[in-house]
Amino acid sequence: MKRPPKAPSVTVSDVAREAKVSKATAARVLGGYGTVSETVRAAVLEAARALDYRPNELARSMTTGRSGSIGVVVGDIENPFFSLAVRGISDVARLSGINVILANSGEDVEAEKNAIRVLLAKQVDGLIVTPAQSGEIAHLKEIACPLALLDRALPELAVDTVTVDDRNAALRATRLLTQAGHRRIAYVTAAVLSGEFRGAASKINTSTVRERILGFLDACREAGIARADRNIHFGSGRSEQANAAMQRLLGSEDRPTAILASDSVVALDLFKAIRECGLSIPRDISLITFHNADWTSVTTPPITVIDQPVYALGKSVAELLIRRLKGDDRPPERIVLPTTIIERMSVGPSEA
Amino acid sequence: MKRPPKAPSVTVSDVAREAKVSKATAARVLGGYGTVSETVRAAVLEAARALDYRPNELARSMTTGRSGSIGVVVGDIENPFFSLAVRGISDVARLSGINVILANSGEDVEAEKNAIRVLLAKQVDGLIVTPAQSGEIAHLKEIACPLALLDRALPELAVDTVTVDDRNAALRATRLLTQAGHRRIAYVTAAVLSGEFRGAASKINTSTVRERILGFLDACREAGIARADRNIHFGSGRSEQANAAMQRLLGSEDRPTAILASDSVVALDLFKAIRECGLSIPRDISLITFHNADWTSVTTPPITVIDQPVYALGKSVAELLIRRLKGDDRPPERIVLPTTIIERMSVGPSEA
DNA sequence: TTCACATTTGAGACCGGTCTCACAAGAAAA
DNA sequence: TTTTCTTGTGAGACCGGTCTCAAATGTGAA
Repeated sequence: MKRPPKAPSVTVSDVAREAKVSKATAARVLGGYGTVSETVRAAVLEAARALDYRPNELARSMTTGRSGSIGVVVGDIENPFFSLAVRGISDVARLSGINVILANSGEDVEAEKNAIRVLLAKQVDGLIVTPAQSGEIAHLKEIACPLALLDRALPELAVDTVTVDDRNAALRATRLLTQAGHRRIAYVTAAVLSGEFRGAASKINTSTVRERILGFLDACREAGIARADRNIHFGSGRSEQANAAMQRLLGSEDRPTAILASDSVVALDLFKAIRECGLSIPRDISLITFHNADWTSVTTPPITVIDQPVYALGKSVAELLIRRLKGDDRPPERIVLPTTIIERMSVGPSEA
Repeated sequence: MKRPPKAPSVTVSDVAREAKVSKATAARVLGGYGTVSETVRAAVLEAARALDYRPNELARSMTTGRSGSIGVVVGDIENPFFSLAVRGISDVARLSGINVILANSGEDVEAEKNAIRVLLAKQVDGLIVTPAQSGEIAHLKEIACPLALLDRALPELAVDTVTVDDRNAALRATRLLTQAGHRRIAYVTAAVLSGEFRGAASKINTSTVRERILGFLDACREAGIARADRNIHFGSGRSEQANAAMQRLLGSEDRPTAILASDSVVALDLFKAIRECGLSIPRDISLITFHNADWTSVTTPPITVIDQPVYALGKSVAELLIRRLKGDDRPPERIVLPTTIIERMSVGPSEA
């Protein structure tokens, strides 16, 4: 591989020579540490200006040990939920003069492990991760730098975490459906489970998924719906078999009369699938989804959503992490942000 | 500021000592360069494994001069257009083992300058930028590392650039409207202009904006529409006065009977505003927008869109940049990707 | 005038890698 | 056997900063 000529950059030594002082003194002025007399300071700054000196952040990081950047690993930047959260993170980071190195896990643990390894090798000062999978968290446990979790808590991991009140949100949303008379309610999520579910919610390690399901089941139990756990559908991401499963779900004789979707991407797919089946919302089927995505307010009918404070979620987790970077050593905090339900027109009475 | 204890990391020297070889030899094995005998290689690898050695990417970058990461400066990751493009970029980058450092300009030149300065200080190997504003590009000209432009070309800047056929796309879209009998057609964009417009499209330095407007004007001229330049509305971002301007536009006596929106965010705002005014699409007003955003296919009526290959846009620009990093020194390439128009139900005959 | 102390400066080690160069040992050629 | 070449290894400079330490200078107190 050919080495690019690499413009010989102006270094501290160059500036020192120009200003006729020692490298150490020039470094003090340029690096903003130690004490320097006013006259010398002015001379060095003048020389730096003349030479168009630009500090090499990498070299600085080498000695200081801190790189001034944090790594963010999200499931999928394409998902508006994550892009908004990332926006929150980077706004806060910028305010503290910290950069964000972004990595996509594609909700795949191996990719996540790899991303973390690379980010760590780049000496990021801290990490914000949205753990892709419930089961494997060994690689998260052995992270040496400050770590904060976004949207998904891991009970076994005592680190700063920001989530929303998933269980309660799911409970309230499901209640909206049971109160409208629905009995066959499906919960659809893109999350994949390692192994069989069989109603053992405690087996799900990813808090977001587990809490929501618990809330869903709470509401079902409240309404006296038996075996509600059978109506929970995992793995509804964007794939062939996920689509097929969705078609099967909607096409079956005893199809649900109401659906609670775990994110707006799944919900959009559901919305389209429902329409393709010739079904009507809310007449034939009611729909509620997590995340107040753009599109949910402009469909016909507009969709009732659980409005998560996504930007605030990103903002808070970044604030927590940065506080930690500054030396805060309080015990890990688990912030739970409240959600609100925005009732629109996608919930109707059960026809059954 | 308190210095975190900083776990003493395992270095090449540590591994060398453990394996009873010189630092140079250990480095050869660990760095994958030079020639080493099989026995020694095995010993070093074993020692590295035992000590759990992790390379320090920063130190490596120091000497090699390359950091293995590229900087990406976009207007707003929250905009689905950009998040999808970023997805394209990072997918390609990952394949080449390159990281992406993301920065948001918020479409503000000063923020853009700052972001570029910081990324350069971090020694990124290359930059992908979506220039925020037309006028100021001095800071782009003086960038020493490879630079590639995404979505927006700058004629004065001879660098790799990937755009879409904006002019032709706007022409075809506008034609769809003129052919439906529309005469009062508005073009609405979030871009802000430095100074007055007055029909002098050549004054607009950002290619995307200029080309689209030229295409729009072409079609209007073709249809014999006079003073079409009066119907071009700048600055329709998300702000109080932008909303007010939108209301004024839709509320006026001689409101347009058709609108071409320059991006899906603007279009969504327009869609909502139109509905709030009690107008109906396409009966009272026709709408076409750039970018086949999620929501455009699920509204009632679904929106006719100019489908840009956004993911490919990001993919291509990343490929171009990475090729350049590998030493390619062909003259800068300007790739123009074709768009297609997806006709849905938002264009109707003019009532006038 | 002399001593203690604070302030400013320079010399050089250091961070954790890469890489050049010299040299030793063994193989092939003469 | 001697010469030449190849291959593997070690010593140490280097990248561009930070930071420790000691020396030099200046200041106020004794």
